[in-house]
Amino acid sequence: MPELPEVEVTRRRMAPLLVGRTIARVRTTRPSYFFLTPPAKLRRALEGRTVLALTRHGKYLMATLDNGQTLLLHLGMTGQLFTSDVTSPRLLAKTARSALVPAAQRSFRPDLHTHLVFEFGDGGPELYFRDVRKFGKVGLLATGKADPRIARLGVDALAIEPEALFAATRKRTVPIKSLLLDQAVLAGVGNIYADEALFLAGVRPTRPAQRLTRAECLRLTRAVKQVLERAIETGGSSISDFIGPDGQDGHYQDERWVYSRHGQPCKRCKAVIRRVVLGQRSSHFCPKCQR
DNA sequence: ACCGCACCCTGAGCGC
DNA sequence: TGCGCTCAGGGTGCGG
Repeated sequence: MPELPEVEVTRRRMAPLLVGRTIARVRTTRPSYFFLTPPAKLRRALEGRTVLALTRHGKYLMATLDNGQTLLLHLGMTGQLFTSDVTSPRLLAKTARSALVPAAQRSFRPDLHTHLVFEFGDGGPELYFRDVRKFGKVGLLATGKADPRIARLGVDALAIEPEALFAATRKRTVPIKSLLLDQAVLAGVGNIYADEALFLAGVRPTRPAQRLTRAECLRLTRAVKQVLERAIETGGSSISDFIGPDGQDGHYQDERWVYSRHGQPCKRCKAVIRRVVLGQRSSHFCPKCQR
């Protein structure tokens, strides 16, 4: 679920709980493709390190360490980053070991999906990275050379300029929806906010990218920024898994125009919202408001 | 260079 | 209650 707004909300709330603290001990689960760096190596590299900064590009989080190394984090589809102060009933109900032990439902205990635990040894809250589907990623960036994953990314979606988007659409035959999801063009937009931005811009997701006019690219640029900024303000979308670092749900899902609203009336014109599949992703649009 | 597709994994929700 | 099926917001890598 996490797209740019959820990652940014996570970054803003997590930074004060992470920056300036020294990692005393790291616990991990078994090796899996979740770990870009093998867990044993990761533990050795992180223990004793102090976090200097937490930054974001697209959907990637990067923690700068005091030895110049960078820890890369990606939440994938079901990744959750939170601390032992978490109070989400949804999370606690899922991970409580036994309903017969009330204490287990009041505080989080790492379960089999909690792949990374930071203990700080300062008496403060621990940090957890939990990810059921393991599409998330954690690993150290090689120092001195650019990481291909990061190097591939286009400009962060919050900074996209109309002319750049217009240029990127030329000679591209893919549906505009697919282009918005291409992280090499602009980084951070996922399925929910692509559909929402296209609605706000009045552009149908199926349109071949190269057929968009300059004026439409300008509207789309504004729509992308508007929807992402509004989603950050409302704490992101908590449609299934996302929770903030303190366990708070986001509220953008209450404001969405089209995403997962197929069969329901358009909030603007009452036409029935439709759903089509583009690039193996479900896409939602209003047939009247979007041309 | 570009595009479509298979795949990585687990859980929720649905119809029967 | 339980089974089997479909679907899910992410990214990578392959072949055509």
